[in-house]
Amino acid sequence: MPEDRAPTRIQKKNRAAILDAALNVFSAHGFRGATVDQIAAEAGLSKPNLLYYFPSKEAIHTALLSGLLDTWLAPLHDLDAQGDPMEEILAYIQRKLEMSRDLPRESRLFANELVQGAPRIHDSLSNDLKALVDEKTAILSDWMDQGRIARLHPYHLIFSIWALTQHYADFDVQVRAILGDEDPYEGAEPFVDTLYRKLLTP
Amino acid sequence: MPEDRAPTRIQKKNRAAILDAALNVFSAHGFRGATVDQIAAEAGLSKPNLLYYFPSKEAIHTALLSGLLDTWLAPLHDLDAQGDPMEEILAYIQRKLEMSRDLPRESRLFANELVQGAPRIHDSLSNDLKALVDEKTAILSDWMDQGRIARLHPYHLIFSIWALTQHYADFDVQVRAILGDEDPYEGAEPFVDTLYRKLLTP
DNA sequence: TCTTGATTTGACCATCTGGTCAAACTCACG
DNA sequence: CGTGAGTTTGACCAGATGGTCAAATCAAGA
Repeated sequence: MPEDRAPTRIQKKNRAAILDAALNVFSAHGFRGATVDQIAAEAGLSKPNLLYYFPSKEAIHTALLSGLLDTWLAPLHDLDAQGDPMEEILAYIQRKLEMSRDLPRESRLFANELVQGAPRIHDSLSNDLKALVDEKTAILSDWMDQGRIARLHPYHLIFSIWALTQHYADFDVQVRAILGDEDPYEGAEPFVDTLYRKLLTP
Repeated sequence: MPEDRAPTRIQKKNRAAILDAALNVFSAHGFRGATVDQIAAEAGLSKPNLLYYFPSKEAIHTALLSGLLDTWLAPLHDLDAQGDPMEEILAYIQRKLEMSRDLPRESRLFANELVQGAPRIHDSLSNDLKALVDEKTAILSDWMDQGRIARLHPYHLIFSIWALTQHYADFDVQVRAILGDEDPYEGAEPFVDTLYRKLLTP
């Protein structure tokens, strides 16, 4: 496939269909558990046709992960040092919870990768992710120094937010097995709000 | 292999070696990502020899999961209605955190299974797990009714404990990518302790 | 319309993988 | 020892899977 020319109408459509199908399949079965045939079928293409757009299974996976990393980190990016600390953090948590609800496939894609040792995104973690987290924990530390929120280990505060919010997407089956018909997010939202309000109040 | 007779010395040794090797491999690569050859090699056996002890890859996985489920739920089982609420809950959290630290392979084994929709343990979730959680949330609700701990959604309280504690085992790579040399559990322990103390104080 | 590059496909291949089997070997016990 | 049950293995198989390729089909601009 010509890489240098501007993408044609068909290229755009098929590339998008492949990535969407791949997101379905990779997030549900992990990298190894996904098959190219399955992705191709879900995208409405034959396997050789799919491999006309991406050189390999690995390439699809990589394209997905790097394409979604920004989306995934956007909520933290928006945490604003100028805003009110409690409002900023609660809004961040709110956004993360919404992402869990609205983009569960993305959450599980990353979860699959991380739980297996992140063989394909190890670098992004130690570089991009670490840099962003360092930047934002510095803000949290400032707020703590100023006595505007309770003093806590800022890294673990971030971890707790990730753990709590992504749990609902990543372990959805377990949550639903226990809650039955109840909508997980209806209870989760006030719960995490209360939790962090209590935790962060100095 | 003779199933009915009492297991010989060799059977005990090899079955144990296989299950240990399988725990390594399944927890690191998921069911589909694990190969029988890999498990056999790690157990120090040839593939046909391994299949002399377990009829199939699936059987090893099932044996592992059901054998470990009790271990995994033991900390919650120990939550005692007669004890002091705050102490009981904090002790439960402590036990869960220790399990994350000491049995990360087991945590990741379950995480792998859950994130992919728990195709092989769906029943255990809706039966055993749900029953246990229902029993223990009833205790939590009583404590809340008596005003001994803050009123919260009891299911989400449990979820939050699972999420927070298992996060350190399941997403170990991510945690370490951010913390660098710092021991995750050194910071995690006081953090979760503070968190739940603040959250549960009425 | 015609041409050329873009797109699609059927047939094919090499490798991996779960699993089988008969034959060989080893161990415990009378 | 000897013997029968328990254990191990090399050779093998069928199906799945990632990937290739030449040929056929299609789309759009000149």
